[in-house]
Amino acid sequence: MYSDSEENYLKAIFHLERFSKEGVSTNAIAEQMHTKASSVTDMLKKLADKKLVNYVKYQGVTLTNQGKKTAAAIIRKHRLWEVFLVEKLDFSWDEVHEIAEQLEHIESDLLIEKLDKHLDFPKFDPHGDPIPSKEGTFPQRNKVLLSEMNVGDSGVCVGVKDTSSSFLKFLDKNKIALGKSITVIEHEEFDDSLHIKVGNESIRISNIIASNLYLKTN
Amino acid sequence: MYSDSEENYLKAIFHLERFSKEGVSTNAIAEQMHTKASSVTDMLKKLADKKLVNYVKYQGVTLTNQGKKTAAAIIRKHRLWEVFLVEKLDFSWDEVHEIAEQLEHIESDLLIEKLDKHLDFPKFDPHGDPIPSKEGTFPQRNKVLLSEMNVGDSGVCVGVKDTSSSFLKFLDKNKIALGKSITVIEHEEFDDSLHIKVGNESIRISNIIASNLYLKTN
DNA sequence: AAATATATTTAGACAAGACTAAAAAAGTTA
DNA sequence: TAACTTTTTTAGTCTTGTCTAAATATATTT
Repeated sequence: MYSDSEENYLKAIFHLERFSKEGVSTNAIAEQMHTKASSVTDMLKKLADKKLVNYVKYQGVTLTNQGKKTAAAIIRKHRLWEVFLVEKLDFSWDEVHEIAEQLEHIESDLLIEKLDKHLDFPKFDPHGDPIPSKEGTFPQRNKVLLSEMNVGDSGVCVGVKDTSSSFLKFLDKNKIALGKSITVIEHEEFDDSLHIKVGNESIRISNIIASNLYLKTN
Repeated sequence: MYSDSEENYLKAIFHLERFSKEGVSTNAIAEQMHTKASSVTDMLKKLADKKLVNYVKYQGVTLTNQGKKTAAAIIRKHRLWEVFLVEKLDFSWDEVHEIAEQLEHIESDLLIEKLDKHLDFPKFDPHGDPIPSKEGTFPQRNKVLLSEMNVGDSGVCVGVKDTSSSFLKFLDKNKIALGKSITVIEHEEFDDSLHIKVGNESIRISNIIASNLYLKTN
């Protein structure tokens, strides 16, 4: 249907659209894709011809409904494969992204349906990110950054903002994982670091760390 | 490492090499790949530059050791994915080929090791074809075509020669599957059709069918 | 508003992989 | 061996996706 490259552009635009109120800029896409602005312009014209984006010269782009639907389908595949790699093949959560980048382009609706079933219809991937439904809707969860919680509050770890390998390895080392219960014991005014309880152990973490961890509070 | 296209050519040459004593002809490859002879010539030059094939103008090609190793690795991936699709995702054996054609190009040694382990190190794929080891060696099994067995002989179905969807569906319909025990009851001289026992039922099959079914006899 | 800086697009090029049409080599037949 | 047929290669073109360099549009300063 669409080439790997086209799919990657759609995915990039989809992610960038959440942060910009306006259309997504050519340069932003170029940076995200590690490519040149001129290449982006070329591709935007192609995507516009295929009715996947609304493109006006010099004004940036937005995804059309068709574009959004397609992007969601790719993200769905990516995240389902990540669940598979972690749950079934025993990968750790920092190893799966690159492989899922390849697997997300495999074309077979039946395959994804069967994979979804095999994994028992997961709603969130190993990093806590929502897996869109077949129809393209994202499951919501009221989550809050650990850095924004008050002393005494507690919650369950449901996601990370930064998914870099180094951050995920840090979490592993400190026994922080999805599903773990966390309570804020103390807040250090000076540098906004936190003293928290994870399971039965208590540790101190910097504000940087706390700003990249999502907890479910209710 | 190598492009999808290069990998597909290597695979095609590998399969064709088993039937021709000489080098594989350009036309044979073109037919196998559903492409034109001129495209094949172009690619053979590229593969020769990369030391994957021995190519002499007008003389056809053979794979180098490096080429054989690479081809075996791709076949290994293809067949492991086929096992996964059938065993874990509940596909039937006639549905898996096209999807495995895509999955075989995913690049990650670790992925294949973990998949192999997850599947409990299978030695044969759902069609009974051998899965090469990481080192590129193919497990052997002494198998014989059903059409070459004598009345009274029996064996266990271990593979098919024709893997077309229509043939596999025919087998399903007649309850013939890998692992099933088959005994030759009667041989019809006139058209070489057979009367056989499959499990507890007995059926008649044409010589065409019998010439595409492998049994393990020992 | 003019000058400058930044962002974006255009023009032209390249590599991979495919194709068509024509030329050349190899194989076959008379 | 000459004539014909088939196979293979060459030459030139096309598409996709990328790039650099140059041109143009937009944004920011002064």
